[in-house]
This record gives sequence, C-alpha cells and structure tokens, in this order.
Amino acid sequence: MDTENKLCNKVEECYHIMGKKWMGLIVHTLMEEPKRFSEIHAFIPDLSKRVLNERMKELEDNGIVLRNVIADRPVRTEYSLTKKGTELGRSLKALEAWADKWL
Amino acid sequence: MDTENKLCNKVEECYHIMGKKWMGLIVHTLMEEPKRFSEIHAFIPDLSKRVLNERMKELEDNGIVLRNVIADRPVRTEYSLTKKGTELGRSLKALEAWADKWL
DNA sequence: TTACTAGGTAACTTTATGTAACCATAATAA
DNA sequence: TTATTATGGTTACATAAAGTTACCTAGTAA
Repeated sequence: MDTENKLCNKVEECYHIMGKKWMGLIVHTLMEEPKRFSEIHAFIPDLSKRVLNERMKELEDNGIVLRNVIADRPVRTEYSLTKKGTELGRSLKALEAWADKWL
Repeated sequence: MDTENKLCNKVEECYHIMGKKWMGLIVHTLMEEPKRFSEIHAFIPDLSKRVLNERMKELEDNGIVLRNVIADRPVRTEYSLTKKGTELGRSLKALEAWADKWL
C-alpha cells in the first residue's frame, strides 16, 4: 500500500482543461492584453472559428476569461483574462521557458 | 505593425505536445519515479492502453521519456523521464500549484 | 447592387480517442 | 492436462472531437 497511489482531483482537472487542443495557446495569446475574437483568430490562424468559440465558452465557464460584448455594429466581443486566468498564464510561463530551452 | 504579432514556434510546439489528451498526467505520474506500462495505466485508469502506448511513443520520440525493455518473462517495460522530461515535469508544477489554488 | 466587416452558428467530413478482443510467452492453478 | 494470470502491446471497429464550408445579422463602403 503506497501513500501516493492516487492522483489529486485538482491535478486531474487542470490537465483535463489544459489538455484540450488550443487551450494553452489561447491563454498565452491573451496574456499581453485583452483581444477580440478575430484578433485571437489572427494570432492562431489554424484554429477554426467553431472551435475557438467553443474554447472561449469553456474558458468563460471556468472563470478564466471574461467576455465583454460591445454593442457596436458590427458587434464586437472582447475577451480578457480574469485574475484566475492571469495567474494561469503566469504559471504557463514556466512551461514556455522549458520550451525555449529544450525545443 | 505590431512587434509582437506572431507566436514563437517553440511556444506553439510545446502547446502542440502538451495539448494532447493525457500528456500532462502521464508526465506528472512519471515525476516521482520510473514506472512500468501497467503502473502508469493503474494511475490513470480512464486512459486506454491503445492511447497510452501512442503517447509513450510520442514522449520517447520527443526525448522526454526513455523506454527500457526488461527481457524478463513476461517482458516488462520501464519508462523514465530524461533530463528534458524531468525539467518539463518541474515546469508543470507551476500549473499544478495554480490548480491547487484555483480549482 | 455587390462586397466587406465581426462574431458567430449549422451541417457535414475527417481525425483522435475509446472499447473490446486478441497475441506470445512463461508461470501458476485446477 | 487444461485453464488462468500477467505483461505490454496490436487490431478492428465505434464514438467523440476538431476541421471545413456555407450561411446569418446589420451597417458601411464601393
């Protein structure tokens, strides 16, 4: 009987969220400044609008991103990181530093 | 013209690797000590053998994991993190700390 | 009139992942 | 003898996730 034979729920959950395609890049992209839908899409052109929209909803549901709809015409939507999201982005910098060294 | 209008290849690549399902949990699981195929599977039961095997090959191809086949019967396979993999695991601890605080 | 913009949505195709069965070999159990 | 178990896979098939294309709304520009 090992004392460390089960994964922590929180660890599992964070990898479940961040293990989805494009999630990391989207959060990374929002780190500098809030961006609109089309701006995120311009930064990550291989990510389709359909999935980008799905990911943004997931990030909003997780309290990582805030969606601000600007009632202009055409309607604009601005996405910004919450405090939770900003801290997530900061934690991802360690991974990016690893990438810079090893990839 | 913005100076920061393109994603760095290394950043893209690391999210491409780590953005695959189960990758993070597998690396996490190997952090404590090397493990055999069936041990990893026991830690992450929802991960199928088919995909676990696929992920291990990818990790080996990326130089993150070392596969050691022990010619015993039945044949055993032990997976351990390389230096590159160990440093990856360390960088993921920041993400796990975020999870512990926010999830 | 036609085209363009922004931020989507709907229908459909392709890729990734999940599931169940199977393999080889040797040791062990019935 | 005839199963059964263990290990680390592989194979074929089913389902879920992601990619593609066309379309929507309303206002503006050509």
